[in-house]
Amino acid sequence: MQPQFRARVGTEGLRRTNTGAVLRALRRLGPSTRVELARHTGLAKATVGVIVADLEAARAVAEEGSRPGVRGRPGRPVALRGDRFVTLGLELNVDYVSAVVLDLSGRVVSSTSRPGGTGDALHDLARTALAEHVGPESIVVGTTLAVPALVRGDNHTVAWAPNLRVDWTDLAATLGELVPGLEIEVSNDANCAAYAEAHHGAARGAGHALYVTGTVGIGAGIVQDGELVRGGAGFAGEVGHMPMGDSTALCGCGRRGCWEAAIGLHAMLAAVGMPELDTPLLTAESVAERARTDASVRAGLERVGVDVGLGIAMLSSVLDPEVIVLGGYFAALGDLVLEPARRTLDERLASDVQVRPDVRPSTLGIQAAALGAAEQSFGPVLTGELDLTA
Amino acid sequence: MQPQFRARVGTEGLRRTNTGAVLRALRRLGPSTRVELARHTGLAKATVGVIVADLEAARAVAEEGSRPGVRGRPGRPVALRGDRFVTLGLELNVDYVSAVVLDLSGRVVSSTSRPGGTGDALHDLARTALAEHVGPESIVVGTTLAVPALVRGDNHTVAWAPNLRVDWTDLAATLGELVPGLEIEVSNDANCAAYAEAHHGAARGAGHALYVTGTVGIGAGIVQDGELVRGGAGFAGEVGHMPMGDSTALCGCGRRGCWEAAIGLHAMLAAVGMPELDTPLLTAESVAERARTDASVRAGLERVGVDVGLGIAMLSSVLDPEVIVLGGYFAALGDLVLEPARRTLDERLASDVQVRPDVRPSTLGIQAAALGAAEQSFGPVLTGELDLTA
DNA sequence: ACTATTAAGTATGAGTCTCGAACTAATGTC
DNA sequence: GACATTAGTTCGAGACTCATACTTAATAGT
Repeated sequence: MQPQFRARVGTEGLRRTNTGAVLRALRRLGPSTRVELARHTGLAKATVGVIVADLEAARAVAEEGSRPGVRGRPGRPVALRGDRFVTLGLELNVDYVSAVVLDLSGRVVSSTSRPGGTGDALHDLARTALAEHVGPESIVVGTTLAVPALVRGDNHTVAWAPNLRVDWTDLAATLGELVPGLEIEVSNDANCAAYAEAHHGAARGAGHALYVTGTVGIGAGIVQDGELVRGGAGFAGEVGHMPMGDSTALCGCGRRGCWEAAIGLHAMLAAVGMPELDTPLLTAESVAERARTDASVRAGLERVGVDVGLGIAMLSSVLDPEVIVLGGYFAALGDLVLEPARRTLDERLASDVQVRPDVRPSTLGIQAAALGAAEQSFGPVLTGELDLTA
Repeated sequence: MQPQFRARVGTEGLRRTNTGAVLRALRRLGPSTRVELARHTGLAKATVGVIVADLEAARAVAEEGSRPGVRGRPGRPVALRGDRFVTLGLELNVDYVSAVVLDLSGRVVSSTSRPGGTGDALHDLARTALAEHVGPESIVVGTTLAVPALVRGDNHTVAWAPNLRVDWTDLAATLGELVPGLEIEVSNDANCAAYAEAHHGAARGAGHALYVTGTVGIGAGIVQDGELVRGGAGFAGEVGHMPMGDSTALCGCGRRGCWEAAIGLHAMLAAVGMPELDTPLLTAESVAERARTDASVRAGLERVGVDVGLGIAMLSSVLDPEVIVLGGYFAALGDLVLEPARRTLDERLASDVQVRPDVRPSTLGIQAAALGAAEQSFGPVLTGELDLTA
């Protein structure tokens, strides 16, 4: 039987927890002296000294040149090293695949993507990324695959993927062979993107963030206190078909009033009277281009932006995020959509004291999901679940 | 400087964590032998033995009569004791106050409420409850006050309470005197009620639950993995004024389309063509009574129920709860509202694989918030933050 | 140039904790 | 009545954190 009420087993477990706290502090603060780490973690100086020594031996951290200038013995800052532990984040989407190699220091070592949404293309991309950017000294400590699908809370089984015809167990097995001895985790793409924006992108520094992405469908990810809200079955954030009253348009799902039917890519194109191009991104760029000269296009985007604002107002009432990040075609169209959205959000927020969430465009673009997947794979390391010094 | 990256300080901290795990296991499993506790917590038999002995000395647990019948030496079950550690949960609402005394074993020792929503009435009620139901041997380890207001994430400051004219710092000080040496925490009433339903009421056993209560306003509380989702400022769950498209009715807040304007008590009364009585509960009962004979009242409730269903469909898409608990007047009207709500929810849920949340009426009624407040006060004990054995 | 001062980092030894193995205890089974 | 089985305790080993005292390396002042 699995333990259900997680005790921290043994004093080694204690050490792992504390090591995780030190790693998290280094991730957040950047290079820090032992004393600084002790202050921020609450540990004793001596303890931090031992932990840092262990991490140094494991090549997870390294000392930097000391920073003189102040009175007293100068501290010797310790920094996370990037050349030893990395994670691999992958995304399989409808019309593209991408791969990100992230190192322990939080640096993106490699970030590539390629058109064509097949398992083979992804496998190829991942293998290339590993071969070119992960040296023989480096260890891949986790791999996560982001997919536009409903993924169960177990982080493995795909419950529903209407837009992808893939044999998931087969794909997971194939990809798993790339990194021997490591089980691949699967995660929802919007959740991954939200995680990426919260830790590396537009919502960096905010503990509570909401991410909404617009392509043909609408997806969302919720970050509370730095962690993803998954829901009972793992399906939280499926906002595309939530009923929005102001729209009575027919949705692809056969119902009326879905948010997607008001602000999805097709609805946006209908509003501006333009055709769909090869990819959502290209389409959005052409719309942005035309909006510069065509007032009717701007008016159409204005209407879409209002509906975006209504939706995020609703989500804000429920979730109270500090930052809302808009990705997908919303980011490509920028203030053309964001401005009316902000205005509507302001009008609709519940009370005067409620803090207006900051509405920002995604800064990570197409790599968001893969980067978030990679960052998620560092989770066990930063919580101390996985021991780097072993 | 406060430690920010919570390390588990010292081996005593380890013990506290593990003690918390044992207490949680006992809370969930009921009386258990040491071996059972070891299995469920993952700790060694010997360790559990020591922890249980400590708890016994602190009078937090006691041995029960052994359960024979099986082969081998029979185990000696240990159970949480109720006569030593208790918490006090209070609620100050617009038209009533209530107080709940909860003991460590999870039993409600006392539960009282009284009409009239003033600080004095609450103070009086709390003092009586303490005097009559908390013996001299008992220790109050926490007190939480639930209020219909926006409460900041610090659990102390009231940011906005449109319906109550109260000097909050004064009230907290006055109530604080009832239990010397203990700081009183403040929390939102819907959040407290949600917490109560998740741990004691209709959503017991579900890690992920959503609670929606209907009186004049609409409030909600979100429980994820047994814990409340608070949002960036602590204002999550303020769903009353989220824009719901199907309604164009004017809301008290001056906007159109608020959920409250469609399903709040006043909207419901308008739909059935009946007057408001003294309290929401009395009003709801009279409506339920009339519905038995009057088809037009049933039709009105049907319409309200559909709007309830639309809203919880939206929330379900976002949050993916296992159970949705409806409180306030919804619970009083039962299936008259819940049935159309369930039907609408079924129609509107995003995908076929998505698990339908179970929609249930509140089982705790008017005591929900105070009970949840009391349960929240046990939080530090059950996580091991607070040491009972000290 | 030399000393005082300040602050960072390191050794040391005490105190706590958990764990596995061995042991004792209490019951049912044959 | 011997044996098997399971619960709980004892005990020694090992690991960890911590406070204190000490060492080290810089600046400030004279």
